[in-house]
Amino acid sequence: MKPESRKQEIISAAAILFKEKGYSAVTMRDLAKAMGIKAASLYNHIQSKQEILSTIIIDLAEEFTFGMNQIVNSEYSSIQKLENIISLHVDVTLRNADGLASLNNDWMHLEEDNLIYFEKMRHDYEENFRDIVKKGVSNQEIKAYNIEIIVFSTLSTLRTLYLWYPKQKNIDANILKRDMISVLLQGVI
Amino acid sequence: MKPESRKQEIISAAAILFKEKGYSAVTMRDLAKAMGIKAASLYNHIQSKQEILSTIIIDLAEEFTFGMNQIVNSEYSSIQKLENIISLHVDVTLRNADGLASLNNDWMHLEEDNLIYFEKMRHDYEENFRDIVKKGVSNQEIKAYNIEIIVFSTLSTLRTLYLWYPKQKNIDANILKRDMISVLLQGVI
DNA sequence: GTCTATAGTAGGATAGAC
DNA sequence: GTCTATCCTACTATAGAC
Repeated sequence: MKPESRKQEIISAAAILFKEKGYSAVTMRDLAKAMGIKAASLYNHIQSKQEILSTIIIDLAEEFTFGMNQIVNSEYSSIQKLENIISLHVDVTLRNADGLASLNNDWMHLEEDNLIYFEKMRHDYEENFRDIVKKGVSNQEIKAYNIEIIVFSTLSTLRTLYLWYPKQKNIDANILKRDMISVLLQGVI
Repeated sequence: MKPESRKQEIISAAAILFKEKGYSAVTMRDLAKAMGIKAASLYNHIQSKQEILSTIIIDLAEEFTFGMNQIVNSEYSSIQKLENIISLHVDVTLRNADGLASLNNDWMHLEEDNLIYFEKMRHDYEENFRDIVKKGVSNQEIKAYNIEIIVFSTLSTLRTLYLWYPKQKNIDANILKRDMISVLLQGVI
């Protein structure tokens, strides 16, 4: 049995370094130094640098996929669904801001099946988001602006939360959610 | 005299590759192949890989700094200043979307003085932006939401335009500006 | 579980011919 | 202005001792 907690420590340390310099610029020596061991020792816990990246990204992508599926299958109004999406992003960001840097900036360094799997999850997520906005517009819950611009501007803000949130001191999650909902939705309702 | 146009071709080709894989993951051999020559030949036109990156990023950062200074020194209302900032981002994005990927994602790979210079420009830009929003709030031109959230959500959308715009077909610059102004400002006015 | 040593590969950059 | 050849360094990963 591999020691799961040591592996997790490595993955967490890697996520911080990947956030600072990107996957390609972080060496196994950098990561080992951050852990206080030698590079070779890392391989007792992980199989490859690539495995670290795919664990970080795929786990997060599956969290978003799971959360979105619950929202899509709910009976809420379009606006309430958008509010739940904002809430989902805030929750994931608070739990793993470092990993989100890799998901946003280093997904293209995934290999083979993981790249395909990730791209499908991201595509489905955007499609679900777009469908919710479309439904809201046809409902007249949402103003009839260009749908692509609403989807893009909202998603780009939510995707960049990981960069901004850690710089704010002592913002409560619920206050953050309320304010994000105000700023992102007041304009389109 | 160095042939300035060949150098520009190299920089443009590099910007595309940097956008796709990031600065660190692009090799001089990749870049040479994209140009149809050998890696060694690149060095007849440029001094180093680093010089390519700093040219891409610093030129763009100076464009933003120049544009922002003009807006700050103008006599417009706060809302009109924000509209002009949106317009500035749309113009720069249409002119050099590829380079903006490097500015957003690879600035940390700048070295020495260029890194310091860039960070100062980015900091000043954000400060100017923040001051315009603050002035607008105290004027009662802008709603009294959390200022940091307004600055963050607006800037994150403008900074991510480079990812989204090339996927849209045949959007006219003026229509794009008008729609961005609607979606970004209607919520906060 | 960590170490030293090292294999094997690939990176940025230079020298000098054409 | 581009080429071939090559230097030197640094990378991921493995082998085997402790």
